[in-house]
This record gives sequence, C-alpha cells and structure tokens, in this order.
Amino acid sequence: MGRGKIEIKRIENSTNRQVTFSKRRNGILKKAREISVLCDAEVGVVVFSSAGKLYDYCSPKTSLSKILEKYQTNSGKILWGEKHKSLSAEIDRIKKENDTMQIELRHLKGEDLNSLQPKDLIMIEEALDNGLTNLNEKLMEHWERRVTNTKMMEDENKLLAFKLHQQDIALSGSMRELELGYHPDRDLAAQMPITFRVQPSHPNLQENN
Amino acid sequence: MGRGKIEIKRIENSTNRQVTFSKRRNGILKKAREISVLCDAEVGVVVFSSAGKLYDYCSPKTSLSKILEKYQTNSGKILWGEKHKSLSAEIDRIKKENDTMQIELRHLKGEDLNSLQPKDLIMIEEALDNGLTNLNEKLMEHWERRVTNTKMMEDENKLLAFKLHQQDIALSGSMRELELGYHPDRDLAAQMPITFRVQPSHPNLQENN
DNA sequence: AGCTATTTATAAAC
DNA sequence: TGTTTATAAATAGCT
Repeated sequence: MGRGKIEIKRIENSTNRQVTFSKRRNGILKKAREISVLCDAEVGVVVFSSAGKLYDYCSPKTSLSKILEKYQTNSGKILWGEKHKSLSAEIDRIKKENDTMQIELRHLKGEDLNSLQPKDLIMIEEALDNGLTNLNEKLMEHWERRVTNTKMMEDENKLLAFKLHQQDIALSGSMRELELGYHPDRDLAAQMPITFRVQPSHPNLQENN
Repeated sequence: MGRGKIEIKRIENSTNRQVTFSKRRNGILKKAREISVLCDAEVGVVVFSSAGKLYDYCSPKTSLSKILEKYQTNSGKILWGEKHKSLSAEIDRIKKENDTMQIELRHLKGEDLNSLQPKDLIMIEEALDNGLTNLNEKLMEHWERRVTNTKMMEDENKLLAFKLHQQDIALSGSMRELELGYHPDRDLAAQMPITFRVQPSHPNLQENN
C-alpha cells in the first residue's frame, strides 16, 4: 500500500525507517483503537522506536496492568520476571537469615540442643556466660545508681525536714507575735507560697524504675 | 476498506463482531510484526477477544517481560501493582521479625542493654539462667555417655587383650609342635585370618566427639 | 472459510 | 514533521 510494494525487511535508510515507523506506529495504534471499539476487545500495545521512544495504547475501561494480569493467568507465562525474581530472592535471603537467628536464639534459650556436639554446646555456654556477665554488670550499675539516689533523697528529705522545722518555728513565732499584736517581721510569713511544692534538688537524676 | 464504510463503534451483531475481530486481529498482529521488522522496533501486543480468548505478539529478540520492564522505567507507571505490593509487604513483615530477633539475640548476648529497665534485664537473666541449666544438662549427658563408653572400651580392651594372650599361647604351642614335627591340631592355627581386625563389640555405641 | 468491491494505509515524493 | 498521491493492503459484506 504505497507507491511501490516493499519487502518486509529492515529498512536500511535511517530517515526512511524513521518516517515509516512514525506512519505505521500511528496506523497500528489506530487499528488497536478500532478493534477494541468495534469488537469489544481488550487491547494493549506497547511500541518502542529503535531510538527507544515509547508509544502505547490500551483499550478504554481497563489498564495495561489489568490486561497483563489477565495475560498471565490466561497464558500461564510469568511476566515481570526480573523485579519479581529479585524480590523473591530477597525474601529467600531474609528468611534464611531468619532461620539462622531463630536457631541461634533457640540454642541460647537451651532448646533444640540434641543435634549439637559438646564443642558447640561449650561455645554456646561461653556466649551465655558472657551475656550473664554483661547483664549483671548492667544490673549492678542500676543497683548502684539506685543506692546513690536513695542516699541523695534521704539527705534531701533530711534537709527539707529541717527547713520545714525551721519554718514551723518561725511561723509559730510569727503567730505568737500576731496574737500579741506585734508584727516586726510580717513579710517573712507572707512570702511563703500557698502551695508549698517540694522541688527535687537534682532534677537530672537518673532513676527510671 | 471493505464493501462499505463502517462507523467505529461496537458491532452489535455478535457473529459479525466475531468475524471482524478475527480479521482485524490478524491484521493488527501482522502490522505489529511488520513494523518491528521494517523499523527495528520493539513491539508487544496483547489482545483479548470479548469471549476472553488471548492473542499476543512480541517482536523477536526480546520478550514481553523485557518490553514491559522497559515500559515501566520509561513511563514511570507501575504495572504489576498487586503482586509487587504483596511481595514487598512480605519482605517488610519478615524484616520486622528479623529485627526483633536480632534485638533479642543481642540482649541475650549482653549487648545493647542500655535502653533496658531492670525489670527487663532480670527477665533476660532468667532466660540466660534457664538456657545455661538446659545446656549443662546436655553437657552432663554427653559427659556421662563418654564415661560409660570409656568404661565399656576399657572392658573391651581387657577382653581383647585376654583373648590375644590366649591365642599367643595357643600359637606358640602350635609352633612348638610344628618345630617338633607334631601336628595334632594344625587347623586351629590355619583358621586364624591373616589380617586380624578388631571388631567393636558395641557397634551402635553413641560417641560423636 | 473464500471472494471482491471498496475503504484504508502508506511509500514515495515534495 | 506535514501534505499529496498513486498504489498496495486490509477488510466489510457476501456467499
């Protein structure tokens, strides 16, 4: 269909090839549109020019995704090999890692030891001992911190009790003076806040439990 | 192109529609083949008839997978959403599981304990103690088995040594008789195998290390 | 499934 | 790239 008949083989002249591509690409996309409308068919077309430019058509009321999904269930062929495979490989890799850890975890918990040799058992024992050592160190730290804190709080309490005591004395002195109608130092009592809140003297003290 | 011009709209007559589909499907696949050869283009075509039957074309030297892969990188559109998503979700799930185990493992090994409360530390300590208990039990089993085996082997050795001693006596007796030219029981020496191999008397004995 | 009158697509030229 | 035009191809309606 043209001024002359052509053989179906690669057009060597690059310009001609590009022109023909452009025309035939339009043609094929038009045909795709037509058959999908005329015959109520689902059509997906993807075309890459030799330069790598993309053109595509997909019949209305659907999507390439859907068409390809259907293609796979219908043909049994698996598309998206690469990405799919790499994801599957990733899953396998992680699962293997998982299994290894699971086994190690069981071993450390003293489970599934039957298949192990004494040499392995001893290695696990060393790991456990080591773990216990570190753990006890941490617990000791906590304990010492608590002892320190307790001591500090005791001191703090003593101090506060002392101050309170002093204020009591001062207050009762004022009261007496008040009762006697004598107010030489009234300000002192008035300055005392109504809600007397004990502020920690070491706000950054670490004690989480 | 035909006896009459037609509008591009759904062909209502089912038979006509099917016939047209068949003809145009051939047409479009042929066009796809032609453009891919003439213009060195990558073409993928997937067509479903309204009855759900599948027809497809893919240019040579490539595959639908590859074309679609290229389609995605080129268009930015993600095809295979569903499968891809479910795999990704699976990966996330396993990774999370992995992290949890990793942390637990570290804790049991006495690492990364700083963020833990004494309560947690004590729970880990219990797990470690428990593990050690089980482990020592297993080691004890191994040890006892070894003791038993050693004892058995000692007995076996004694028995073999004894038998060997007896045979020595018998042999030297025969030799003496041989020297003296007297052979009343020659068979006994002849029956003794050339390679005298010690067979374990307890072949199923368990001792793996 | 073939046939063929017609419509379409498009090769070549501009 | 777009238009034109002569011609090859595709195909609608029949059989």
